[in-house]
Amino acid sequence: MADLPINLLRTFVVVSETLNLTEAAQLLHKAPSTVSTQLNRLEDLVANPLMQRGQHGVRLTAAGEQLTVHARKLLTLHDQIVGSFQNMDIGGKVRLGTHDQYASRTLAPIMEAFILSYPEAELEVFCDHRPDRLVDMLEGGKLDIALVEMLAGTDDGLRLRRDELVWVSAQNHDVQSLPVLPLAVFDEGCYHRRYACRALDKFGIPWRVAFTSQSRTGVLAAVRAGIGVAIIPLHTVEDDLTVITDTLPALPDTEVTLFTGRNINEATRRLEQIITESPQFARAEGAEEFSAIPAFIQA
Amino acid sequence: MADLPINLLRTFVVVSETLNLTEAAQLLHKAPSTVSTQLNRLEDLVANPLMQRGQHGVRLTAAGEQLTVHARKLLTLHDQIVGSFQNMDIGGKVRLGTHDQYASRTLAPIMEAFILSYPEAELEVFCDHRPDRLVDMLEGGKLDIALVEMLAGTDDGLRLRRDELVWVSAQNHDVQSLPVLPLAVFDEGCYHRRYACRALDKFGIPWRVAFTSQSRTGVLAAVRAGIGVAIIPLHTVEDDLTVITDTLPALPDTEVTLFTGRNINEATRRLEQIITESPQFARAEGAEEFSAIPAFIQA
DNA sequence: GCGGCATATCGATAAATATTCAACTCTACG
DNA sequence: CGTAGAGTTGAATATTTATCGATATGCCGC
Repeated sequence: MADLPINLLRTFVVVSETLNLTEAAQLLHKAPSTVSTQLNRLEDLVANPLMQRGQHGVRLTAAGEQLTVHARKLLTLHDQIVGSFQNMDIGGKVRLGTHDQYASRTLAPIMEAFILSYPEAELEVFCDHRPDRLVDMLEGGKLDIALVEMLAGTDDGLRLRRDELVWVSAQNHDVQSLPVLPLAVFDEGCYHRRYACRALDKFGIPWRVAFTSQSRTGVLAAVRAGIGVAIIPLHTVEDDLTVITDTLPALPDTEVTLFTGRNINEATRRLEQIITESPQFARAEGAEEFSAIPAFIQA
Repeated sequence: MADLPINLLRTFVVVSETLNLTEAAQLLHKAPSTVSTQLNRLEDLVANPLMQRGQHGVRLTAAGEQLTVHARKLLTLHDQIVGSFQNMDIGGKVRLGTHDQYASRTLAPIMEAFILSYPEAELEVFCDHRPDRLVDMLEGGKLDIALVEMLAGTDDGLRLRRDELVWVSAQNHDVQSLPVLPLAVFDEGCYHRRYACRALDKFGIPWRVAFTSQSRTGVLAAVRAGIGVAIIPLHTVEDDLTVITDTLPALPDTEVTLFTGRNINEATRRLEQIITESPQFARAEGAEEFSAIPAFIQA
């Protein structure tokens, strides 16, 4: 059981991206023969063919596909470890405000990457479901950076992702048959709620607020228990919930927007960078910006 | 930004375990000077001191502590990748039966490790909350291996972990004040339920079944929504639930037991091995068996 | 068939690494 | 004040590695 040198894996991953040794060699600033040799050595080490080499590029074998996936993870982790030592000088508090909708899922890997890469920084997270509140805190200097969900159309901040708002219910919950639509919503300041009620009124659908909570967990628990229907962004729908279409009015789009405070420290700037560059929040416009080349080859 | 060779990290991790170069050298089958040199090189690479060396062993610096944590993760992943290539000959179906209680949390990393290490094996998971059902399926040849939760005291199978059953409620749910205790339980065949009802009767506490479901997710959603209290093993309690003590009768212990079928294939044997050796299910008896030396140094 | 294009192989060189043994330096402790 | 224990350093060696340029070798399209 021999070690797989990091640089061989790096070469392999780049080749698996380009499927072309010559091109990969250029990206890596190596001669094509070097790439070929390293690839052979890697194949020797794992005692399995990784790619079928033809004259016009190469094709991954099944084992090769497997390896790219895992090698990428390994390289990311490795480079984060290395990076963390280079970022030892970047410290200080970073106060992040966000909706718990994102804190629990989308933001988790981002926060993980941040604390790994900047071990000297202290990340603090405040959750609030009211966008105004978060922006106020930011302007009042109580937050350094805020990831806010707001209705599409606002101009301030950096728009990260547009998303559809949808109605959701528990899987076996037949809401059509109810005379009055029960809503599970956030308890105040939630703009979903205002729009939803207005839209329902316009459609002539009777409704009542059956459940309120300050947290997404609470709202969703109510939905799962069949207490009512809720409104959440399409991307945050979880497996065991059902999206209701057609029978309820359409909802406006929502946008995830990143606000940053005025006098932010370097650590905050780095978090901002990680968020904006993360695949979860990669900007929709300019899909070409998604380089086929992962960050870790630039070393 | 240079690569960190795997073997240097391996040496470093072993030293961080022993805190003693000479001892580490023996474990690694190397000369002490080799260990010393490698350690120096690693420190050069990361441009940070990793350990304070004294005459009587060494002590980790803060940066060193950081590194051990991440290096261990890196090594585990690396060794799983390497292992996956050595296990290419181990294929075939593995049918695992378990309670969804374990499938969703405890078992997740185990299943992940398994499919990574044995890419040619096909894992199938069946969830059922009735222990008898799982054992029946195993004996009927419909499962290869089953992780079953049952009352303490049964003799068959391999007992992995003993756990306490506890009552749980939502955080702000004042169950004491209710005249009749509402229960959220599995819908049938659940032995928790039988014991719970008997115990409540003996205590003279009135109760009713307020919610039934076939899945843990369903039961817990009901608890979170304040519909009732449920019974779950202590180790599976999630953050947003409250354990009720004192005011409700004590419950019997439960045991996680591993059953294996008669004619199991090699892949199943390997899964069995991963489960029994996983820290989550490490046997309580014989704590000395926890070697201070992680698996990856035996290479 | 003949340039391109892509990969493979060979030969060669400079550099880095692993590894050991032996000698050296502390420190703590009789 | 010596000595044992623990870590370091240095010299020496065999091995491996990175890397390139030049030279094959094989397919594609023309």
